[in-house]
Amino acid sequence: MDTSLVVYNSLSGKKETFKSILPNNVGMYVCGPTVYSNVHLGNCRTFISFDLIFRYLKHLGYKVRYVRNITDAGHLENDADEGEDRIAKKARLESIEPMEVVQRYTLDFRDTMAQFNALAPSIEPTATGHIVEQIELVKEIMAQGYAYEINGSVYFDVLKFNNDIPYGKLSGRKIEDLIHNTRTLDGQSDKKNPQDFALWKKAEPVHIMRWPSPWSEGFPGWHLECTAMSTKYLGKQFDIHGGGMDLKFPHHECEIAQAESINKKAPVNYWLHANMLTLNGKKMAKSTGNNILPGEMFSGENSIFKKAFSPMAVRFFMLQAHYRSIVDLSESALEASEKGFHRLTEGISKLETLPTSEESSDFNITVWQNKCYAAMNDDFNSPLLIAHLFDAVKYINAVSNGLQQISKTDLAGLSKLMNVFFFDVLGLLNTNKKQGENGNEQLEGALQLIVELRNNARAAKDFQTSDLIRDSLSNLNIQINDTSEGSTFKIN
RNA sequence: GGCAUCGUGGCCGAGUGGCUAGGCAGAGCUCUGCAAAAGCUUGUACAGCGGUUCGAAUCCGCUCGAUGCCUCCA
Repeated sequence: MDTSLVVYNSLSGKKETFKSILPNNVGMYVCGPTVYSNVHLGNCRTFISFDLIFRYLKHLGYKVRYVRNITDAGHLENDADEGEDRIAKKARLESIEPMEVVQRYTLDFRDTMAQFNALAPSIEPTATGHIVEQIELVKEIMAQGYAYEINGSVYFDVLKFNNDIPYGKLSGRKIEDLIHNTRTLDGQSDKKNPQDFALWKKAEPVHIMRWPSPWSEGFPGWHLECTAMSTKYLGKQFDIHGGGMDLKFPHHECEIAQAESINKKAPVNYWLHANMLTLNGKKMAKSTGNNILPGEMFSGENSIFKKAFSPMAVRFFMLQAHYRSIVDLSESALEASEKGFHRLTEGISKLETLPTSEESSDFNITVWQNKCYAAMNDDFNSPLLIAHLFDAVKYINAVSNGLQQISKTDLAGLSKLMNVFFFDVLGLLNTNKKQGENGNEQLEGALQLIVELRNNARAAKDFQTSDLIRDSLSNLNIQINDTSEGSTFKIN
């Protein structure tokens, strides 16, 4: 196994050599979606980023337990919201059961991730399935003296915790700054200090989702579930915790505080944060209308882009940027990626029929392989890996055009590596269907005949007929390709 | 206001103290009845101003600008 994997740890702000707690095993927790509406593309980018990480760790030979939760309990919208959570709100609006909302959007989420060819996590626990664990956690934090109960709700005492263990390590915030900068929210809060956060919240009468607890009938605070579930499935200390950049504060900071208040030690060795996806330069937000759903993207039924983009084109687009940099969705950028992706798949398709020679010309497979691994080992640099794949495609094309040679051994090696990186690591699919690969013999046969008739017309210089056939097929998204070796068709 | 990230050629987007990123677009070419498709060739950019250095786009400082977080959020 290549042990030189380096990852950027948000906790230290530096790239660090990755070393798992248990040899050959990795525990990874990623904050999943809140299933109160359709998953949007920004969410998908985070999960695609961690899918890449999951896939690469597995490829390196690690046995990875990847836990990604489903937040189905709903969280407080804000302190002034009368204890009403978003899932309950939506449910009443639509006059259906909260768990029905949860079920619908959980299925939507899984379906969308499957379209993006993201692997399912090892465990996908739900917040509502771990209420007991969360209540136990609150008890433990209270037993340590870092939480207090007021009117049936329990809050984490940030100031007291900070006296013993520094708070704000991950986000670089200082407690004094928080005190000065926390906005004063309108009354109603029982908190001792505004920076305290809820561990358990007493449910108001309107609140549908509620569970009995020693303090009140209520529901868990929104940072609690991740601590409960990560601890349960990965232990008190585990390797990787991931999530979107926007969760760094306060969510992940609070997770650290919760875990440390009990265990007095850091729960996570490597904090990884995926950056935001913006749309036309701005963060996606439903409230501003600057938002697009994956389904709208794939179908083309949206007011933002003129054309549809396939899941693989979008995945490739995202992987062409590093997971830690902001990437902006725009029509021209997506089109550029779509075309580049096509070039890549064309090259991979050519591998099967590439002619071999005694020896390879100046392309060194071993050197190339090392560059690919070096890219991924450097904090999962997928854009650089993709650049190397394009280099290989250039070589493949040169061999295909008779300008360069490849030996049988090298071709086998190159094919294997291209498959490893393209399919296994990047998680892409070759959607490039060529003649004879469409799985519809009748259609293939009919088109074969049409192409033959067109060739006859061309031979007879009846270009009016041949062009009519070409244009008509083109309107049906069937592409005729005339080459020196004859004509082929391709269904797009 | 505080914290954080970032500013690369027409667009997207990597990277390193001195050696070609890559993709798309554009231009030229090959193929071709024409076109498309496909392939080949082609670009010396790194916000501004100082500083460190033999040498900086890469390190430091300042200025300007962008984005995110600080309130639910991937």
